[in-house]
Amino acid sequence: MDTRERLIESARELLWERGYVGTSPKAIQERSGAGQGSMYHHFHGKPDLALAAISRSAEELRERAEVQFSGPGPVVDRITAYLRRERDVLKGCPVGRLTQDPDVMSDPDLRRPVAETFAWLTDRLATLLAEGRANGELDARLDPAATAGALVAVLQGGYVLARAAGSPEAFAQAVDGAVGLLAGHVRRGGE
Amino acid sequence: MDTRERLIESARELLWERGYVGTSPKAIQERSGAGQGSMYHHFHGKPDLALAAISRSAEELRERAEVQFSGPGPVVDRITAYLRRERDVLKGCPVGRLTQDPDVMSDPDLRRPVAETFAWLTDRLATLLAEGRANGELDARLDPAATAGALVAVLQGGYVLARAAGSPEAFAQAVDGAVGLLAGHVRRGGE
DNA sequence: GTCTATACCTGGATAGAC
DNA sequence: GTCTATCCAGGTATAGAC
Repeated sequence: MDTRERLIESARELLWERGYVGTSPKAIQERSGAGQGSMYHHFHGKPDLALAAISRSAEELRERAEVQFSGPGPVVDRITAYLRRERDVLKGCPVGRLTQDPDVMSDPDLRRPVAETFAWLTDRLATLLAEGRANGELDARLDPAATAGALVAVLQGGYVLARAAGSPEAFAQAVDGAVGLLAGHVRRGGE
Repeated sequence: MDTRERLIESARELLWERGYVGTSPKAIQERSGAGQGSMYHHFHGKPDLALAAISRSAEELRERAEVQFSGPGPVVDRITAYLRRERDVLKGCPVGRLTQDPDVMSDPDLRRPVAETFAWLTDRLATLLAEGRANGELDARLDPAATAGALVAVLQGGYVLARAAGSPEAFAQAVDGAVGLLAGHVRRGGE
């Protein structure tokens, strides 16, 4: 991995752990093993490097989600698999945590990947839910867009609860609750 | 409002807007109109003042929630009223946002009010759901604790989605989804 | 209780040598 | 491409006068 790459990866980790305000160029340099001049050679400054790091985190989130979404089986199973997928729960969501950072949200460039990620995720889930409704897996009364929003919110909120409790268990419980609520709308064998 | 009080209120606002790392003693002093010496007379330092501010935000959250929880009517209506209560959506949750702050979570004193608030909230909702199940309002298959976790998570995650989208609409949609999912488990007239 | 002065460290960046 | 020197603002706190 070359220097530029190590800078991006280190920035990604620090942004995840400490957010934008809590991450200093010096900290990024130390973690990556790059010097001062090296960082400013590859990037114009903190916002520029942060943009590269955030974009990559956003991209990765989408790729990982798509693995579950486009898998085999009934849509309800795919959605459940996505919800229950293994996660670094106590670290939180690398993209979602950025919404709490005023310096990220007030910069249109830094904000865009965050906004696009959640727009895509909610939309993708809504499409799957609509599909499930169309093929009879799901109750016709379920609103795909609203339900998708609720599911994404459960994950994001689950991270908050787990971090507050200091235990991944709180996340798992919230997901269990969501799966349980969804189960009431699943049609079994021509109901 | 005396100086001490103004310091706490200013710290509360700034913690809400910018988090712990993003809030400097100087900024608190400027917003409150108190001088340097004045702040250090009333509080030992930033963590001490933050503890007073966080404790108050936690207390207020509980009081406001309890208004809906202990109101009149069926428990499902009370829970729905709580979920749909008017909120400063784009500002986010003053307590939940602190879970993203490593300096808060690594300090046991600052962390305690955050942990206690969500433990209380989830527990309170679970009690209400159990009550609804016992009196026949809700499907007996619903797990009160897990469902409570999901509902609290929807709110916390709803804030994240709304901030990402830059619009309160995303929060409303997630809540709609949760209410819709819950509706499938409500028993109507001896079902 | 509140003020000003002072101290020391870190944040974020530029300049120019190698 | 990378290094070191340097810069100025801001963060956080203490000391002592009023």
